[in-house]
Amino acid sequence: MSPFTPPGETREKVYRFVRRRIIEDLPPTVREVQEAFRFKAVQTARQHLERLVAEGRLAKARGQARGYRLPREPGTLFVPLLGRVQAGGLREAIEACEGYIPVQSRGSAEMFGLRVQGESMTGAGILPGDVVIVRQQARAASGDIVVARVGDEATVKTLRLGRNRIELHPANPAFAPIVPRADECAILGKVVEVRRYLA
Amino acid sequence: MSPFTPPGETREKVYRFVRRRIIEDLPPTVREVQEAFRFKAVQTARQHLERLVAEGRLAKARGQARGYRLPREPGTLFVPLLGRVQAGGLREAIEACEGYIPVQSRGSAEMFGLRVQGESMTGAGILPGDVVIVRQQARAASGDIVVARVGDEATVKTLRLGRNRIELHPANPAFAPIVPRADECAILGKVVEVRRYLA
DNA sequence: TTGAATAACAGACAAAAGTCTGTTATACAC
DNA sequence: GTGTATAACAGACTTTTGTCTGTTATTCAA
Repeated sequence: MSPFTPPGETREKVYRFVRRRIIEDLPPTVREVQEAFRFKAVQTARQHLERLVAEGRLAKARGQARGYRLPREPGTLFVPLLGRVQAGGLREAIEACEGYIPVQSRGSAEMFGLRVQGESMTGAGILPGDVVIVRQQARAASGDIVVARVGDEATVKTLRLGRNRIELHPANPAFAPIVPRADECAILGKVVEVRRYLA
Repeated sequence: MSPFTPPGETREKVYRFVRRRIIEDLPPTVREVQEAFRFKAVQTARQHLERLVAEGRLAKARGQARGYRLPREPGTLFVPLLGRVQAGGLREAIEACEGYIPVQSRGSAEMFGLRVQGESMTGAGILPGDVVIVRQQARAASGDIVVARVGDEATVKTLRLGRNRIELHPANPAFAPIVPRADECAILGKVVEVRRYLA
């Protein structure tokens, strides 16, 4: 009454099914796995799932609905995409963000996305309309590409540290470096990723 | 016995809490919302949740554990990141991919990520080491940046359609256009996004 | 043959989670 | 006042979901 399938074959399919569901949507319940594979018994699905956990390919939270997870959190988080940063600071801009974009990140640093305006960084492969992903931090190293607030506007530049002053260098010979007074400038964060959406 | 909070204030917090959970992790259960806000009754959490659904700010699947969702699916999917595409085709490369990266996408097209090698596209702001996100398609329009297989190697170039032939143009004067024979070349897909990881 | 391992099934129980009915209190408009 | 709306609570019921015990069948190795 019970057809025999090669060892591990069904389990592999179960793994792929569960992983897909976890990654794209919502972890499945045991019975959803059962139904997806037309098992006649819940226990069959559970057996496969538990074995996947034992093999370390899945992790689970006991007794919790939809408790199956991927063993290592993929570390994907969503960061707010800002159109522009105006006076006042990030808080307001983040509150009024355009939307959220997925970013892969190991730590739990606060981040945001910012749409780049102007051609001052084309030499570094950052074009107008590109989105930079920024990790919030008030300090950065010389040579880092940073987002800084100068007066009331936010700008993307390469940071150069001089003695007692900071310089913001464009990566485009048509633009001049900015050497702001310390009290009218603040580093908002470091650019950790650049994205360009083409289609 | 029941403190009064301004209308909508708690609901706003509940919304943010639920959205965060949906986006980053796993939709919360009603009781998890209850506990997060120290409500003494499940119904209080449920009331807020149901009202958010009525307002259209949340969607839900009735009677399902962790059934609350965002009204419009954020459409995030994970695409395989390929180190390089060799002979044979994409199938094998995708099977042996380096990992998965999150991509925002409305449709359900098959996509993959590819790490760029060489400097032939620097003029288009695509530098060595950048990752291009590619939507799989066998045809593309003149001017599109595509990933094409020429012989046994995959390459990123701008597509130009001539009469009865295709041309693959680099975006760097130091490189020459490629005009492959039709039988030794195939378009693998169109570049829809460029990413550069800096830190 | 015997035993071990795997795949699958049957039927139930227990806990988790969704749902419901009804109550109290505050604010606000009339 | 009266009525309406919102916020919050109490307690229970129902469904969903996770878990468990036990059984049958097939393959493979000793």
